[in-house]
Amino acid sequence: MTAPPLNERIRREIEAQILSGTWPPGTKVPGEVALMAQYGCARMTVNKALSALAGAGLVTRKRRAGTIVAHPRAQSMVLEITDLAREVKARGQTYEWRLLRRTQRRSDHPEMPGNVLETEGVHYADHAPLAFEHRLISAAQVPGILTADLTITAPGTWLLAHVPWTEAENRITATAASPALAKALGIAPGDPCLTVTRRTWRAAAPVTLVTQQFIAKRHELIARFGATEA
Amino acid sequence: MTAPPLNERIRREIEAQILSGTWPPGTKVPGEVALMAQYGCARMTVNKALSALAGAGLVTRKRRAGTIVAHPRAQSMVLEITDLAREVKARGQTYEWRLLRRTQRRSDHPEMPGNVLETEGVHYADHAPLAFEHRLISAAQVPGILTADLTITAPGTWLLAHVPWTEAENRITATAASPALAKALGIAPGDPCLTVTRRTWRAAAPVTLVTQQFIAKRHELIARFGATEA
DNA sequence: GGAGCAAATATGTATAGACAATTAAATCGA
DNA sequence: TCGATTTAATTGTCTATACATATTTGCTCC
Repeated sequence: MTAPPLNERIRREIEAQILSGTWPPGTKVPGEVALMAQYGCARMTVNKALSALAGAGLVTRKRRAGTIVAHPRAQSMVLEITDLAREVKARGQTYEWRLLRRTQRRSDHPEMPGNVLETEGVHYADHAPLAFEHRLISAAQVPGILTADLTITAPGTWLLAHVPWTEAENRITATAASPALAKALGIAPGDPCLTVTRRTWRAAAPVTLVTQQFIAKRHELIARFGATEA
Repeated sequence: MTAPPLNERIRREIEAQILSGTWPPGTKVPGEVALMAQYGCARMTVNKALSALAGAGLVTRKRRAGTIVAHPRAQSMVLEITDLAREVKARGQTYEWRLLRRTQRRSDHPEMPGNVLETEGVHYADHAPLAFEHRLISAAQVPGILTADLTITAPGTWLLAHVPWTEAENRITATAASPALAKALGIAPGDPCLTVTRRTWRAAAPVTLVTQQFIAKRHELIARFGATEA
């Protein structure tokens, strides 16, 4: 392994002090001039290391006050929700999508007003139903969706490949399967479902609003977070 | 408003091009020397702006090849799960915690072996049950927990205030309430529950393993993500 | 045509110095 | 003693330059 650059090395050594608990929250980190002397380098190099730590939220920097170890953040977790098709394939299962409904209409939904494409369908993993999906897509924001073939490619997969999103919100809760949903998924009415409602924006304009109802037994969301940053 | 520093301004202008879709994924971003001429500044200033964008994942940089707009990332969302006590209070409700069980024992749980403190209890919001919690805490990692008064302060709240964590993993799924759980929460057996299992580590050593089962009707997780970064 | 090598290009890292901005702490005044 | 002012410590930003390093491109020589 090649030697890491100096700024990286400095960053890691300070990070190690923090993560090991040797420097608990509130501890004052040596100033730039001190570190500069310790490592025998220019101040910019130290600055880069400390700025990176500040960017990662591990320390707080203030002029004159110096650099101090940040207090534990409110728990903030990175929840990776990849495209369902990709996720299923990554687990080594076959993926299928079956489009049940496709309607273009005017929506009066408060979050997605105007001309929308509405789709409903079921995601399958290894030929067994995994989730039911209901989706509204803004035709104004995503005109290309009107001519896309959604019988083979799920709308979410298509969108992920074609439309960059800038902001999103997930709401996650548990519901009991309604009779209609139970029929579509082949489960018993009342069975627990993990329901994810996701709204996605692109530069403040809503792009899509989707509700996915997963068969709880076959799916769980996993959210990982490392304070060490990516 | 005071003028932002130049490197910030450069970063934002490029970011705007990307987020607006003017520069779709794969577009080559002007090189450092070009931007340096355009803004009339030193290369280090441009470098700082581009490095920040690379750190945020908006662009990919490679020597000789240049800087290109990154393809849409796998959807990665920030899920903020604050301390339950704090969250309930933030909603303007009263918060209570009732400890049902507290046992110190040896655990053979694969994820939390050794000497642990095991707790069970119920979180209340406005005097109504909100969630049932089962928790294992490593006595080796958190010796202070053995003498903490957990009848008033929930273990999670105590841990958040005393133990910095470095890594965490959440598993979220939906379950049907078992008869025992239903009794503890005052709901009907079979009612849907949002189940969150969280493991927390500190420098690779497991700290706590907790399972919280929320009454679905009274709780949902909300995950927000902005590509514009915080 | 293909393999290998050289050169050009773009980013990565680092230096040394300068001045600006912020703010904690010390000093001074009423 | 309290409040206002000055001082000084510390980080923030920027410049101009230098060399390192990776990688594409194109050239040369079989």
